[in-house]
Amino acid sequence: MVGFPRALFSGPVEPAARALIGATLLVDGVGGTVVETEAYAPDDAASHSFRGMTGRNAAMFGPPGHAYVYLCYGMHWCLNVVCGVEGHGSAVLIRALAPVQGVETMRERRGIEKLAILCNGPGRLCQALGVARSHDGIDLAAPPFSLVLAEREPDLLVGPRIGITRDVDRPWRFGLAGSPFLSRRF
DNA sequence: CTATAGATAATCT
DNA sequence: GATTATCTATAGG
Repeated sequence: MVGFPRALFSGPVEPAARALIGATLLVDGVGGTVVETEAYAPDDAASHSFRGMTGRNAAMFGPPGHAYVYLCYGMHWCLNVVCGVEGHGSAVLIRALAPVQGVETMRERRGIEKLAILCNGPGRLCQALGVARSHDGIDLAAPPFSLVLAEREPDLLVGPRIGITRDVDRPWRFGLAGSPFLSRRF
């Protein structure tokens, strides 16, 4: 497997969310292995794109393979990978990473020592990787980003998504089986 | 271990 | 004015 998986992100969002488990995500050389994702689609009441395009979610309707970054609860940035055809409005939320590269940098940004809680949540991983508004809408195939899929699909956990109030029962949360870096147990 | 509240501000109605 | 794809600290079993 060589090159950025543009074709994968141009297709349906659920397979893309599954394929991202085990991928390596770096920002300026800092990051690790993706161990938890969630899928969001335009016909999905829990999705930001459900009610059409607004100022905040414009990147979600942009080209696939780009980032959609937004602030939630007034203090946490969250990182998504835009999927589907441009203008469609689907994305994969990156919920947790296993820290691999630049661990000391991540520790400094987070202000903690414990590896297990460095990147195990969407807000936490953005703080650890330094992701914020400036990354909204940019291409994940180009610097400062680096995204490489796993060679083989690992064993996956599947469950309902976290922190939403509508379409609560869709089994669109995916995790790496046995990982100690998940944001919550399945 | 689980449960709960409070922080905090952009975005949308 | 209400809502929110969260995190942390603290209290209780």
